[in-house]
Amino acid sequence: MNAQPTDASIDTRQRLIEAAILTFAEKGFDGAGIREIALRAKANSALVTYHFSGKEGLYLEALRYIFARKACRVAELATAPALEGPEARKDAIQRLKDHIRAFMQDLMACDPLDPQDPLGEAAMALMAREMQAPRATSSALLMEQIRPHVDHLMQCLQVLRPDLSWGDLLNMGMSIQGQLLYFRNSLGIARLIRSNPNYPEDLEEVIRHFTDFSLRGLGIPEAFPQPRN
Amino acid sequence: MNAQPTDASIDTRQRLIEAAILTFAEKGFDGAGIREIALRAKANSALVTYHFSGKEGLYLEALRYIFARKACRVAELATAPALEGPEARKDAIQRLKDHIRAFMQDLMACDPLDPQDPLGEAAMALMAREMQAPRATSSALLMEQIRPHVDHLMQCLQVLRPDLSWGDLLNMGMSIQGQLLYFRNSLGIARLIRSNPNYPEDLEEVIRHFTDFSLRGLGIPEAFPQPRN
DNA sequence: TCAAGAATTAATCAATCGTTTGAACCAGTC
DNA sequence: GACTGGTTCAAACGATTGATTAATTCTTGA
Repeated sequence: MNAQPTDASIDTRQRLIEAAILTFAEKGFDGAGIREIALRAKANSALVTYHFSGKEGLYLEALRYIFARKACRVAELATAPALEGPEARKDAIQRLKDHIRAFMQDLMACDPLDPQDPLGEAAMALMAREMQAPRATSSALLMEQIRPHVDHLMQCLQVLRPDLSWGDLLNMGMSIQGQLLYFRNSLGIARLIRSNPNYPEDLEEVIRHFTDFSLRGLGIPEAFPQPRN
Repeated sequence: MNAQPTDASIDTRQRLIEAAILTFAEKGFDGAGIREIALRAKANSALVTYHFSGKEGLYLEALRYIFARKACRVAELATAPALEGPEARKDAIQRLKDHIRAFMQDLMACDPLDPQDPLGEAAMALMAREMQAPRATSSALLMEQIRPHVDHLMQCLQVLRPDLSWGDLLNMGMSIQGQLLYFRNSLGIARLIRSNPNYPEDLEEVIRHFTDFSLRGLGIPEAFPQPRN
């Protein structure tokens, strides 16, 4: 009379999801096969339909799995109260700095060179694929996940540049976010160009660069520690 | 006794290639089928093997076709002579502006002379897919295409910020290039966020933003038309 | 006009795709 | 031990994949 999922089945589900993340990230949705994923998870391919009602369902669960465990630092920031009072502007600058740091730390939380966590890179690669060519069934899922981060960033920008239109502010946000994500997605090339397989050796230095570049690009007077010349 | 290709066959080849660009851009390499491509080109699917010796060959030819006729603006710039003389700094700023405009126009393939070219957008979407997840057989082709553009950008940055180390300059280049490529790679999400499937409606406005943001971020005094406040 | 080669076609190939099936397995409950 | 419901499995399903075949059409130089 028991209708509860078994511990063992939860294990199988998780193995399938993690194998799916790895395989989907490597080959894309169409390139990855059910049998290949199941083999990787040491499970039977029929279980994909049984547990997730098909390949598409497994893909969505893989995305949810990523969202549930990643991007936790930025998520914390997004719960901050509204910016108000005389200190609003100063707070906004600090909050923007925190946002960049948190986002970078989330992005790098799982280094692709780190053998401990191959899931990290795969998850980011899958996210990148999904952002570039959102699937019809998953774009809503992606949007609701990203929305709070966008809102948090935009809230800061709005305080810092109240003179700009919403479209211009979105452009600013896009430039800032773009630097960070591109940095993560092109780490391999960057390491080759610099002939330094360990780049970045000091993440703080990169965070400082992105912070300075973004604040200057944003056009905030107090953030111009004039370039040395 | 004639062993020359027919005019008609060249036509068929071109129709297949262009249909391939459209379809590969929409669905990716694995998602697109040769029957679908052939149907779009109003040709027989067996001709894919006959003319290109297979699907992979058609894909490579599609990439070559793009390289041969698109992305020419940045390629032209990359042939410019070295920056010298008293005007070097002014020239470098202009050259950087031209680089951003040319790169953006190449990315979006919005040719004022050739408006509404569905092939252009598809071609760049295909490139974006390829840059994010390079296929083993085509990554070399892609690299040799991109390298000159990177070199050209770095040359400008070196003149504009001679006080910076090479590593810092690479960071600057990464920030600038990152904005542009991320913009292209995340068009899908950007359109969702803005609830505007036609974004960007005015490419010049986006180019202006990226130029301003980059020059300010770069920390060039003469590029600070102080933000209105 | 006619043979030769290039180009195109419909039909078919083996392989693989995601999914379905039906039986087995493995807890627990009576 | 019989029963139940969740879980797993090997086998097979129909559909579709890229590739191939052999016959046909088209083009062209002799």
